[in-house]
Amino acid sequence: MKLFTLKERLGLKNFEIARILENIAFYLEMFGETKFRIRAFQNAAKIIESLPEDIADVYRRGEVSTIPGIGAAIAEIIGELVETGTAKIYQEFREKYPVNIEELSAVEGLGPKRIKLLYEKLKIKNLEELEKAAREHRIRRVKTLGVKTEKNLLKAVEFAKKSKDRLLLAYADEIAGDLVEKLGSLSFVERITVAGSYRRRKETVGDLDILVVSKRPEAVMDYFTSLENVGIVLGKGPAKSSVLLKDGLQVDVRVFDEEIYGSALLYFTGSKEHNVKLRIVAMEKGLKLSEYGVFRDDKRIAGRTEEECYRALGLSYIEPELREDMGEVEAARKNSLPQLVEYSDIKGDFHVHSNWSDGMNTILDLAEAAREKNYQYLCISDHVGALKVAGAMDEESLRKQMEEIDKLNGRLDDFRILKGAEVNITAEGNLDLSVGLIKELDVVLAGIHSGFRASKEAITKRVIKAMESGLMHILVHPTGRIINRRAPCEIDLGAIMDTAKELGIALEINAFPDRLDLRDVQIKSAVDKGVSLVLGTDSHSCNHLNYMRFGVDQARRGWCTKRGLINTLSLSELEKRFDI
DNA sequence: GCCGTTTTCGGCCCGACTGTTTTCAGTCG
Repeated sequence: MKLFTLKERLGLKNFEIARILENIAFYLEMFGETKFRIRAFQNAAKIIESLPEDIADVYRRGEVSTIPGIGAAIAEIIGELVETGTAKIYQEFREKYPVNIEELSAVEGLGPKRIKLLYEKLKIKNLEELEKAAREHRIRRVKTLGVKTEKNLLKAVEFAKKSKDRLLLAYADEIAGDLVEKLGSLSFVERITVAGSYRRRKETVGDLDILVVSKRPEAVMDYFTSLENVGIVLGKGPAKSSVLLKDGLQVDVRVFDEEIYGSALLYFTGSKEHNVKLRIVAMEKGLKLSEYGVFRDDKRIAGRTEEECYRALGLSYIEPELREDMGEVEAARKNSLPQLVEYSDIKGDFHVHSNWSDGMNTILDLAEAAREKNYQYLCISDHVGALKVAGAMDEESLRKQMEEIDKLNGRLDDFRILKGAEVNITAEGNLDLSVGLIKELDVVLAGIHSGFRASKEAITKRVIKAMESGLMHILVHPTGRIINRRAPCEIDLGAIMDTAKELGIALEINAFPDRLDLRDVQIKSAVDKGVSLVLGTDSHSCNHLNYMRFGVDQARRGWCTKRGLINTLSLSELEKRFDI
């Protein structure tokens, strides 16, 4: 018996529609379309992805084609996607070339032309078949490819394989938010929390574990397993149900009694290593810990809340972000856990691109969006120099931009737009901007944007040379990694951190969801060394400013306190510190 | 495919790097 008729449907999210548009662009590229038509689709994907509201809502108002960058043709495709979940043009492409684009294009060195070539010559459709062909030395025999290419592809496959199963936290956040809203709105759901690595705010998640308190578990499960975006129901019972969503993400829902919700949360939040450590602590005290509570003999002495469980074990409360067995249990025993930075401590963003380079919004738009977040300052850091692909400005437009910022600052009360720039560190370790101009900037961000495959010694030397120029304040995306796409470059972070500390240079925690660079353990080591850190969203639109949350999550995972993070300085403190 | 104070055609961001086909295509950012 079905208990509900689902009125509210979980349609495609913006990022999913954006992904399909990107895939269409990819197919167009395979078939040698003009780069302008391709770019139109890519551009549309980018716009949808950073749209502040659901594209489905825009569609229902009939306003999709009024969005700048989206014309009649793409608006129609978006309409199809909203209505049916797919589009004719996309289906036709997929029938003609049934290749797993997302899987194959995630392999470094594989683009549209080679994917087409490999399908036509070797019928390679996915990662597995690619790996097999490479191991059997069939790729080197394809004309235009060779031994070296085959070897590089094999190496890239290894990396792609490791990362293909985990979803970026930012995407998981949207899906989880939706599920929590739907399930949480049921009258008989008393409490709901997403546990697991999601709750620990890990940069990627493998699945979602949702914990619910309800007196009507069957009704919860009926509703959950019949949601529109459920693909396969893997299992369904009153205590636990498990599904695969249509996009492949596994979601488990478990229902518990209120009395043991805390211990269940503790158990299912993990990490496994943290839990093992806790059970050892329990044993030492003659207690037993499980998802059903903390027990002395057979009597439950804690379980309703996590705080109660930790207290029973003689520990202070440990924030989920710290539960990785990196010393947090020992610190909790000594009551010496760090007071982690909070999102509300953040007073500004340092890494923001405007439409002066490759960003989508004006400086004023961005400043207003930042003020709405109660920020006191915003550093505009557009690309400059030779990085022409990223719409880098020449020195003349940088000068003009600085004048524009002066003008805007004259109009803004209690808020300051900082004059920054994202300067490229050249292969020789120089900053790609004239010294005179660099000195006029309030904040100089610098980082490497090419040559990631050079040796560890070379890259480290190059970056340290740039740092020693005395001209830069912040080293951006220090390892250059892109989650699920590009491995971090080889760089001696220990040496970089020592130099940063000595010269008072801050290391960025890039908060863009697929960068999160530095990563958690690296942040912790910077915190231990007393190196200054700074959060930058790498925003390319107003909406991206929201990525600050993920940066704060990451900082917290790295044991970062308010004191260690430059973004927590007030405007006046910041002006003093940067002497601006 | 999108856009328009040069407005319904004709322009739209491109340089570096790599490996291979030795003169350039494909990929990346």
